[in-house]
Amino acid sequence: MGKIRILAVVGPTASGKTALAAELALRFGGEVISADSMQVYREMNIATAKPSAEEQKGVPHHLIDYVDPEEPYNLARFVEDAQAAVKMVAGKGKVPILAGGTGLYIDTFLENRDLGEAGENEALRNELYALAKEKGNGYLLSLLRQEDPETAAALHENNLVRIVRALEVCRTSGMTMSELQRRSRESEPLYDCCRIGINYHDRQVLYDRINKRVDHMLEAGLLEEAKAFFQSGKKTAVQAIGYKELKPYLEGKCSLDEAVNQLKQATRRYAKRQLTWFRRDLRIHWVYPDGSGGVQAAFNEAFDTAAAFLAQTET
RNA sequence: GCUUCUGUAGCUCAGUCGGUAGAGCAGAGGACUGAAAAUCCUCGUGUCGUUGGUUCGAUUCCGACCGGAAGCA
Repeated sequence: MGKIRILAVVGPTASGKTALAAELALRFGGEVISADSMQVYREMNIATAKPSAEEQKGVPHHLIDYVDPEEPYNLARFVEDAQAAVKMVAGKGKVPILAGGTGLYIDTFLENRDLGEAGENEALRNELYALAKEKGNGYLLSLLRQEDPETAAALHENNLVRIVRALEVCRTSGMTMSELQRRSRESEPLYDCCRIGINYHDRQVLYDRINKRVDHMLEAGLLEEAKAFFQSGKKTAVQAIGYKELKPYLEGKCSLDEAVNQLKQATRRYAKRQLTWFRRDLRIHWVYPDGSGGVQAAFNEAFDTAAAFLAQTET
């Protein structure tokens, strides 16, 4: 019995992943499993560019719109849910198509990394942050150096989030972050995956798409969505790009124009970070919608790649 | 038309008492293992508006010209 074969569509925001994933699903009889840390949330529809019914093209989409914004969501939850979704889709004889831009989620899931027993500990985090504020970041890093020198050596003292997490791992699981990571690399992937990435030869083309998409979001009522988001005092999903950038405008602290420019810039920077993440993965087959044949040629290349992968005989 | 100010990195500007220049922003590259749309690191050569002059040497001083701004007529 060979491994389940799945397709993965990755790339920066606004690159066209949603459309490609749906087309692949239609062509190969698949269902889409979203790998997006923000589209999981209900109510956050416009800002997260959640695929509309029309964009879904009748293809079932999983792991979208199923978590309350008040609820925390994290890597472990995603891995668990994605596992179940893949099994369910494959069980129906359909091809699971993982599509999204959250690189950490995608890699952890596809590599089948063992996350260990180091869950989140809110109280400990607060304590550590307080300690950092009192004695400085360097102090916290020196604590980590005593408990996990390997991880400490790789972290900059300004990266408090990571330092705190590494200490949290040490103190809640009894295992260091470096040990945990080493162990997690030993596990075999559960699935056989073909990775297709969308990128643009000309970065500006992608940025233009981002800018335009933000304009469309505003036309679609992003401001109203942002207002509702703040009014209900939701705290969990505040990291989403789209609300926090508009907040200064909603509070009368800047013009709409300035806020929108901030929002576009934040989105562009996010896309750049995503590219940095995905580019190092040499297994990804990249297609370029701004190449000579346009979007159609890029999609055709993706179809060919997927077809060849799915047609492979068991080895 | 006259007077004053101004023209330096994609943008806003600093600076060189004459020895070819540096900040912020924008942008680029990178890291990333239970917050990841988050978090963090690194990166600054450009005809110093054009053209003459003075000088060993001018982006810097002087003149002219061409932009821009303000004021006076």
